Amino acid sequence: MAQIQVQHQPPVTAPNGVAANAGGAPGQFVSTSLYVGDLDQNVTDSQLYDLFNQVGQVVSVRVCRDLSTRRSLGYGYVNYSNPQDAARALDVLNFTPLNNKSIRIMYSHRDPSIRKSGTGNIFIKNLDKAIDHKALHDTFSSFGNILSCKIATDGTGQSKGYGFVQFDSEEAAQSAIDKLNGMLINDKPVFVGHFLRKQERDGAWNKTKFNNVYVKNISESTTEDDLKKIFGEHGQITSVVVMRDGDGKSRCFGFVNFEDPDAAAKAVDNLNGKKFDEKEWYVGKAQKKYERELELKERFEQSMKEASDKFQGVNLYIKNLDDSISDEKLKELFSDYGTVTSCKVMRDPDGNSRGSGFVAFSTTEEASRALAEMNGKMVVSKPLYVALAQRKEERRARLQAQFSQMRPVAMAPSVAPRMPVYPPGAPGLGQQFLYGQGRHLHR
DNA sequence: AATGAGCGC
Repeated sequence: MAQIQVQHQPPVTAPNGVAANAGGAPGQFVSTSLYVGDLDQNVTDSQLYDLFNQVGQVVSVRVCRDLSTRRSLGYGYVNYSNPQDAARALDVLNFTPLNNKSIRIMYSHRDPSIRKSGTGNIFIKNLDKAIDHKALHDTFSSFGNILSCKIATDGTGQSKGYGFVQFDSEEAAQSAIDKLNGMLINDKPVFVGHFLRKQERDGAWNKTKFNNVYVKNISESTTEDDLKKIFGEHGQITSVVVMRDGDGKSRCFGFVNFEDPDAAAKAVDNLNGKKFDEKEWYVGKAQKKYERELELKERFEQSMKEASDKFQGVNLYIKNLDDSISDEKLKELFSDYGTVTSCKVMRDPDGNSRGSGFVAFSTTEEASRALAEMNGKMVVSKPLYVALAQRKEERRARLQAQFSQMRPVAMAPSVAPRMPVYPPGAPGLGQQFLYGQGRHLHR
């Protein structure tokens, strides 16, 4: 069972702090430092210590936490005094439940390049639900050294019937795929293949055959006949169109339909990126309208996420702003504390200040100093409110939490009237407020 | 049907 060779000489420490691979089997790793992942939120340092100290001499443990919130990041480290104990712990304690959740142990590897590369990573599906992490590990360990392995589970720990094994080499992964794909395990034929990210799978999907080709960035003078001539070299064309506006002016894109999908693919390969009349053509598979919308939406959401990641910790939310404060004035107010990279007063459609805005700094240090110094400061007529800007989801989560706090107060009668009915002279706004919230919660 | 997470003092 133990696959990690025992070291008889002291480990040689590499410059990065990880013990060098002195004498281990090829690709195997000799170290005293373990990474422990998939930790339940509430697992503590002492729980880690108590568990891991049972199988060897633990030097130190830690559950990693967010610096400001102290929330567990769901992983930690255990350091042993010798590599044999670390190897034994990995072998014996991997997948032990802690707070009812299986922990996943790996050697600590600070260099993220192996993880990021995804080399040797495989995906297994159609697994019998009775197969657990350990069984998966045992089944696949004969093909090579496993760095990490797990079964996808639901909240209760029940298998979802698929899982992942990361080997330390591509060869091991390939031989596992060759030997096990399609084999029966517990009477079920399992799928075993390389792990693919979503977009890589989409890429494979996009390689499905197509006849219709989209061409854009053509010059305004390019005609159907020009397209026919250029695209026609790659195969039989069934239709060509250059899209035009009401006046017949080219919109500089068009479609070419081929009889044979292989010809369409060849045309894309050969013509995409080529220059005609100084214009670099984009030539690709024509998308259905919904496909294009989906792609644009995904791209938009991606860039929004990147933008909000970029602002994480450097963007301040300001409210209680005097109406006279402009973007420029706001920037001026905050530029004492650092480099203001963007600045905006929120306005209604008529251009009136909404009394709130955002100021972004180039570093989190500047932002937190500005927050500390400017929050509550009198500006023109009133004290500023300054806080770290929240991302949309965070704000939604917070508001939701507030709503649920209010629920006991806002509770509607067990049989709620369809519409709020106000007795004459009743404080209508209060009623409306309460029912409005109740409805929102049950949306 | 299903394609994770992820490295410190």
